[in-house]
Formats: sequence, structure tokens, C-alpha cells
Amino acid sequence: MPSRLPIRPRSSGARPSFVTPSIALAGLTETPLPKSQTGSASATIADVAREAGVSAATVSRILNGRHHGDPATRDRVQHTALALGYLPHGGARSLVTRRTGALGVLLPNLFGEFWVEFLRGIDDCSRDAGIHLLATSTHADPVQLRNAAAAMRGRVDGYLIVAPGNRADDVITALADTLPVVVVGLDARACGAASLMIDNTAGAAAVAEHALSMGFRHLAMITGPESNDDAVARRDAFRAVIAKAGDAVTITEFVGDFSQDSGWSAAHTMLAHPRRFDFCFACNDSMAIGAMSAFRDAGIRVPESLAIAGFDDVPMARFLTPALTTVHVPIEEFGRRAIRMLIGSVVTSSPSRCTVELIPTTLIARGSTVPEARLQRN
Amino acid sequence: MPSRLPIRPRSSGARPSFVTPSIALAGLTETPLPKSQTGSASATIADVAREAGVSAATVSRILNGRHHGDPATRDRVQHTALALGYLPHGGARSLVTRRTGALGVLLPNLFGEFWVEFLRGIDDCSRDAGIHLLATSTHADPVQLRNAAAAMRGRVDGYLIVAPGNRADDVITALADTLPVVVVGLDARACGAASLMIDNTAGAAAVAEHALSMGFRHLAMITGPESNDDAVARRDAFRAVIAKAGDAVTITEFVGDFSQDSGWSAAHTMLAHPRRFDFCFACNDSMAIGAMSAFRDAGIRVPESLAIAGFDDVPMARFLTPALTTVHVPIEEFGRRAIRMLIGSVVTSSPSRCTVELIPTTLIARGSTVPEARLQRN
DNA sequence: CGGTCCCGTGAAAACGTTTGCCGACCCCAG
DNA sequence: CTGGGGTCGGCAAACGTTTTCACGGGACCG
Repeated sequence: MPSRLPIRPRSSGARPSFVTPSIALAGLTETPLPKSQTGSASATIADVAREAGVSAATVSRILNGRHHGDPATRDRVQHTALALGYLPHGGARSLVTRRTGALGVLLPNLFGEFWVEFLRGIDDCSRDAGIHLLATSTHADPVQLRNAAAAMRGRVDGYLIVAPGNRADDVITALADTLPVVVVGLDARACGAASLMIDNTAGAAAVAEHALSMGFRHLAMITGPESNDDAVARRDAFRAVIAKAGDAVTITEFVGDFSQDSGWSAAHTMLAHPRRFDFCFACNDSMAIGAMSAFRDAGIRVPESLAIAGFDDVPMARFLTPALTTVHVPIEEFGRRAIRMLIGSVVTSSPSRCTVELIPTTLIARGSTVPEARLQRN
Repeated sequence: MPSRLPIRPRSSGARPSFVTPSIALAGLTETPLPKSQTGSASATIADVAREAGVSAATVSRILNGRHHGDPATRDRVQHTALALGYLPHGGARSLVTRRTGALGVLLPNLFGEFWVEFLRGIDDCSRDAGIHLLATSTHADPVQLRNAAAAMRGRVDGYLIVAPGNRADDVITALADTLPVVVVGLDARACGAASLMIDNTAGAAAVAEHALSMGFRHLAMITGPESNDDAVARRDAFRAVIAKAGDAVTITEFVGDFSQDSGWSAAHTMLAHPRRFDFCFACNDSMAIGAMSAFRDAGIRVPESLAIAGFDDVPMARFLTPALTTVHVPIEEFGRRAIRMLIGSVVTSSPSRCTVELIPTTLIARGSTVPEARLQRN
């Protein structure tokens, strides 16, 4: 138990007297702040029109660049809009336009670094395209998924569904029936959705071959959740390659759920196992990190006594000691590509084409499996 | 300017034919397949009303639980709505309701684990409240911030602005003038916004006291970006406590920017410095992780030769070797509280009360500063 | 038995945009 | 001088909800 030295909130004493501590927000006396002269209640297009002495239609057209309009009126309108701080009301606009300029992102639990990187890619790309992201996470079961998506109706132009469990097929089908859908981490062609997947098979196979070529014979694998297609594909591919190596090579599986903690637990189970291992493949980096931590706590030398490899190449992998051998996934690019696919479907308003694209993977050997490696960081 | 393509009425897509590899998405021949019987173009309230033989008003009232209505009609309406797959159109609803049921989240770069945790807290809380999150990141400068916020007009009920640079005051003021605003990581009372901040002063002071009490005398500090209020507060508090310790204790500062890489670079600069250090305070965990990695690469024993402490207590901190001494910030709770504040302002639609709340911090001593500590993980 | 109140329902008016249609005007060629 | 093409800009109709108002019919109470 790390010593938790409690630090008292150090009430106002130190700082310049913050009045109003966190009092309840009940409707107290409305401090009627002096309204700033700028129309605080946000001007509408009608206000601008009246002020500029034109019709609403003209304001709309000029502000949207439909008509450049008469130079004089244009200036007047633009100036008025600016002065009034006019901003078009997104809801109203999308009502008639039938475009919201936003995409719905349905995320799973979002633990770990992976989805952050992914999110960054998504965000990056959508920002460039001037598109907003309506996000929600933790769609544990199909019902939640459907509810979340339902609540987005009329607010988004398409859905990006990330790593749905493999029970959500009919929900996805229903969604894809009404808006473009891109599914990540699951082959959803059968649901009428475009899919984007990591090349798990190649990646896991590369790890297996790496282990064999390094001469390891007693392999352990920490698997991911059964409901996750990536996890299953990695496990199967690893198994398949190892199976071809014959009886000399053994493989023992321990179950995890992709979280650091589960990696840590699996490692402990592994240490208590009668069999001794010389190589451990964790089906993602989070679990590898957890496991490595457990190994070091137990005084096991990595990689001399036990080599370990992960999958994903999260940014942290390089910073571990030793650095983690893992399968590089261009995570950010992954996110970008998913959004691009979706945007593509949206602008053509084509019914989401039932394609599957594959994100390539690359094995990166680092210190956690290659002892002598004096690999410069990259 | 969003590309304005004509919006063809979406014809229902080709489902079971898996062909179509990832070809260009150009508008090819529209295969006019027989419309799937479920209204693919999403039914409106009028459709439900007609089908159920009532008026739209009744449908609205029943579906929103305003009136429970006559049992017979209620059943009929609900059944019809379900059968038609009716989902209310968010945009239209918010237009008249003047509530969107969504909050705008304006994030900075979102590097590192910290903001993920924070996001999870936010998401968690908003989901419980049945509220959506419209998010965008990378508001590097005030102009971007304003643009992002502007684009959210009419789509959100309030703004959560995270760690704005300290130059964005007038933008925040303008925003707070029109909608409730909660600012995180900056005291924005002067802008008319509620603020929520980490108790950086107490945390950094605790680190300093910890260092002194452990007998360290040659201190190094890796600072954060000057534009970040958290970074500045941590630096100043650390300085202040150390200054009181007299001349026997020296402190040398190295600049970082809160990223892992900058921590790594700062560590290298530190190693090249003529002075030898026995303690290093990195102003956040990301930099501490980068620095620790550099130290180990250089063969420096932590904590025997050089102790190191961070700030934030990101989940990864426990998994480092040795585990990282750091200032615990209840990050997820931080996010939750921010959202709760915002929701509070929104439901009372009170002009955002100009309060500042403080998130308490706790020093957690782990192996990176306490050599003998055989602390079991927690 | 009459008045009052409530409940269920429908008609219609918003909400803030965009856009098709059309008239007014200008410029220029015939 | 006239007609035609082009531009500018107003009117009004959408878009899909919610909500106010009014109305009728019961039930309840005096």
C-alpha cells in the first residue's frame, strides 16, 4: 500500500480567497449580471435581416456564399452579422438541409492508450473536413448501442461503430438501413456496413514466427475477450502458426480482457503454472504492460528468462524497460481512414458500400524479446 | 464550406451481395432494389400519426410521456411508432425545445493518458445524465477555439472548455455570454465562466516537502508549457517550498511541454548538465515517464542514484519499474465533476456562476523515490 | 340536476434556417 | 427603341418537432 500522505484541500488560506466554495447549485438569488450590450440571447437570421434592411433569404445567401450579392448589401450584411454576433443555428439549418455536419462515434469501453490514439486520428481527420463528432462510449450490449444510436438520430450524418461485440449484428443492420455506417474491428459486410479491420492475422503470425526463429519453445499466450473479433483473430493466427511447428513447441493460453490489470493477473497465473515458459505473447500492449510489470515484480528477467511481445505498438511501448516488442498498428492512421471512409459514404450519400478494408501491420522487435538488441529508439 | 451535393433520396442498399471490393466511391449506377419494407428513409411523426389515426400532437405527447393518454390510443401509438421505427429528429426537436441535450467539449491537443481518463469521466457522467457530447480538439489558438465553438451553436446547451491557453479570455467571455460555460484548468471567473481546477499548489508543495524530508538536496525540475496554468502553478509552488529550505538545497529547471518526448529530451539535457542531481520533479507523469526511460537507458539507477516524481497519477504510473511517485489527481472524478457543474448550470439555465472549485490532490510515494519501499501494488 | 373541473385530443403556431420561384432591374446587342 | 440574358433580392414554402389554446365529454361534487 503506497503511503498516501493526505493533503488537505488547503482551503482558501494559501490562495487569494476564492469565495464561493462548491455550494449546491440550487436556484439561488439570480445575480442579475449587467447584461453586456451584445445581444446575449444570440441573434437570429431575422435580426440580422431587419438590422441590415434586407430579407432573411438574402442574409442566408450572402453568408453562405450562394450569391456574392451587391457589394454594398454584402458589406452591410456581413458587418451586421458580425456586430450582432450572429451564428446560424445548427439544428434549424440541418432540419432543412438534411445535413448535420456531424458524425456519430460509438465507442466501446475505451480503456487504454489504443483508443486514444485512434480518437486522435478520428478527430484530426474530421476537423480537417470541418465535421463534428458526436461521441458516446460504453455500448456494452446491443441494446445500449441501439439506444445511443437512436439518440443521435437527426444529429449525425453517419455512424462510426467501433469494436462492437459480435452480437450486435441486427442493430448494425438497422442502422445501416438508414444512414451510412462504418464498422471498425468487425467484419460487418453482412449488415450492409463498410468495415475497416486491423490485419490481425498477419500481425499475430509474425509474432509467432519471430518467437520460433528466436528459438523459443515454451510459449504462453494471454488472450483477449472472446467477444472481440480482433482478439479472436490474433489468438487463432498465433495458434495456427505454432501448430505447424510440431510437437516440440508447446503453447499454453491464459485469458485476459485487454486491460492492464488482466494482463497482470494472467501473468501471476502464469507464474503459478507448473510449466515454465520462455516466451509470452499478450494479445495487446495493455496486457503486455501489465504482465511485464508483474514479471519484474517477481524478479524475472526480461527477456533473458522470459521474453514478451504485445500487439498494437501504443506509444508507451517504446518507453518501457526493456522496450516492448510488438506489432505496429498505425493507429492514428487507422482512425483517419475510418473517418475518411465514412465521409466518403456520406457525401456521395451512397448506401454504405459493403466493403472491407485492412490496416496493415508490422512486427517491431525490441528489447523485450531480443536481448542483445541495442536498438536505438525510433 | 461543406460540399453541397444534391441529396438523392437514399435508396435502400444492396445487402447480401458481398462483391464490391474497396473501389472508388463514385456515384455509380443506382441499383434500384426493391425497398426494404421497413421505412428506410426514417419515418416522421406525421407518418406515425397518420398510421395510428391520431394527430401529431398526440403522438408527441404520448411518446414524450407528457400525457399518458387513453390506454387504447397509447398502445396504438406506441406500437405504430415501434413498427415504423420512428425516432424523433433531434434537430427539429431542439429547434422548438431550445434544448439540444448535448454539451460541447473543447479539448486541447489531448496527448497522453491524462485526458483519456478525463474523457472517460466526462463520458461516464454525461451518459448517466442522458446527454451527448459534441467534441472537438486541438484548439491551439483562440481563433480556432472560437471557430469550433461557433460551429456548435444550436447543437449544444453549454460548453466545457478544457485547458485553454491563457490568451483566450475574450473568446471565453463571449461564449459565456450566450451559454453556460465551465472552464477546466484555468481560472476564468473574470470571463463569467465557472472554473474547475486541480489543486496544483498543494500537490507540488507536497512533492517538494517529500523531497526535502527524504534528504534530497540537488533538485531538478522539468517544467510544463508556459501557456498552461497548471504547469505554471506547479512550478511556482515547487519553487516556493524549496526556496524556504535555504541555500543548502539547489533547484535547476529544465523546460518541457508535458509530452513524453519532451521529458525524454529534458532528461538528456539534465544528464549533460555539469551539476549532479539526486531528485527530479517532472511536472506531469508523461514527462516523468519519458525521463525515466532516458535515465534507465543511461544506466542510472532509480531511485538510488536519482529519484523521480511526477504529477497526475495516470494509470500507467503504477506499472512502471520502479512504480512512479506522483501526485494523485482523481482524474475521472475530475471529469465527472466538470460535467456535473456544467449540467447544473444548464438545467437551472442560470448564467454560469463565476465560481472556482478545486480538485484535491494527494501525494503517493512509490518506488521511484522510496528505495526500500516494498510496496505491494494497489 | 347543474355546475365545475379535468382529461384526452386536434388545430395551428411557433422554432430558425434554406431554397425554389418570380419580379425588378440593369446592361447590351440588335 | 426593344428584347433578352443576367443579377439581385423578396416571398413563402418547406423541414419535423413541441406546445399553446380551445373544445368536447365525461366524472365528480354540491
